[in-house]
Amino acid sequence: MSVVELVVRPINEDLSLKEKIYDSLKEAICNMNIYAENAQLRLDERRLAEQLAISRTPLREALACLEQDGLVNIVPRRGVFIVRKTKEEILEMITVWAALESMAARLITLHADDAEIASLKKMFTEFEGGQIRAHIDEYSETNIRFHQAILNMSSCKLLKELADNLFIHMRSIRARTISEDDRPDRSIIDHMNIIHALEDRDTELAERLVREHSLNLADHVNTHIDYLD
Amino acid sequence: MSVVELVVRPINEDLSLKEKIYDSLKEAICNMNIYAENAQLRLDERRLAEQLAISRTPLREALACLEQDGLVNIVPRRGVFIVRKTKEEILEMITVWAALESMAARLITLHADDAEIASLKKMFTEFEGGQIRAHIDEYSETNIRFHQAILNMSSCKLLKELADNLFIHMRSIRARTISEDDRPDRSIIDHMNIIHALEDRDTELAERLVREHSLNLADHVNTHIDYLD
DNA sequence: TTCTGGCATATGGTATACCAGAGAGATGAA
DNA sequence: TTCATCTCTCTGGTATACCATATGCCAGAA
Repeated sequence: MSVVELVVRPINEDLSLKEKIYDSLKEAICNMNIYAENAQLRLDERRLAEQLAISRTPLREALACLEQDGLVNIVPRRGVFIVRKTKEEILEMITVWAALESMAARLITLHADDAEIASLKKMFTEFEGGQIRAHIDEYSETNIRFHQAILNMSSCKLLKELADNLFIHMRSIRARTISEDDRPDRSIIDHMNIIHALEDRDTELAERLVREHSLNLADHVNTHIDYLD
Repeated sequence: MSVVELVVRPINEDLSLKEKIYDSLKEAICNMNIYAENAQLRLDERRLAEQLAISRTPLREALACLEQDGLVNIVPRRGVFIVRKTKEEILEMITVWAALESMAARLITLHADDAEIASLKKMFTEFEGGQIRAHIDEYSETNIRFHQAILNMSSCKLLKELADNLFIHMRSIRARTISEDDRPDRSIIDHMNIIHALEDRDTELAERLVREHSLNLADHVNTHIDYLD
């Protein structure tokens, strides 16, 4: 059967400059180490506009959105600055994260299907047998993917969305803390326990384990991190 | 002692037009019933700018922020529209709300002092003895203040902030549901139980009661509300 | 009468010009 | 030499003009 109809794909040129710039800046900010000593935290509207070869108007709209996200701080007649979160703010973010992810775990035990839950297990098979420290970067990535999988599996888009926003700020912290102490070993044990609770559909246990796992990170940050502030 | 110095209140003129407009529009949107049949959901940039006696630029920046919040939807070359949340989105918001507020309750049992917790009790004294239905509007306000007090008392600014954002969307729903069924009676019983759990510093119970109270609202919305969509 | 194509218009998107306040460096007096 | 003040410049804030496209109306043809 031949195609008798002209089929064109509905080209999506919809993205306005504002949105493109917003995405681009957000990614750039997330990928830079904003806690480095020599980090360049100031953004120059005019210079940026020139680099991007656009006018200041859409750029300013994008910056206004980023300010809304808490990623930058716009000070009238002073400049636009990338925000460094304080230790207290990071701790609050981890607390909220714990609230969100533990609710996600709860929802999974109630609504997810077995196949999905089983897929979590596969993520860690390659690290069995104490290979964690040897592949710490890889493990760190898997770790992140695990938490994102939990949020996704909850089927609550809002939970995922809010957690992703928090995650932006926590990414650099997480990468630094993962290799300290006995955290990687404890981490994988925690994850396995969480998976078992999910498999057993033990709502209360799954919720508690996820919450405690996150709050452990908060404790760790609280006692060991001092490059904030 | 006489005042020898001209004292003027420091009146923060710091707020840029963008911010003033943002606040003003946000309030306006929250106070209108966006689910009414005849609700005017479209915003006209030029007309608004004229009404506010400002140019379109700061107005557009404010609108961009509102879009970030999910309060309006900007469609290129079509217009700016106030967003009507779907039932599913409302349910997700209540779920997230439950996660946030139950975490707040947990924190209260761990860190708040007795005096604060006692102050919660006073809010409801005037309603004792079945006076609820006679003063339903008043009770509705108290109800809202109760939940905000819980979030405040957690001392976690981020929890409060995120919950407030969700609350904007839920305000009109809550006002409508409060008087249906036996909800007001149940509500006050729930609240009293929550307060007792907080007083007893029973972390797990307080968390559970708060979560279930919110999720009950979700159930109610799910089964009884059909003016959404 | 109905359908098609063009045109007027309204709307959001973008560029640009100008404004006002903050800071740094220059400058002059003590 | 030091300190106060002045000015110049740099920065974000605002206003306005222009651009491109979605929509609806209307004329003309079938």
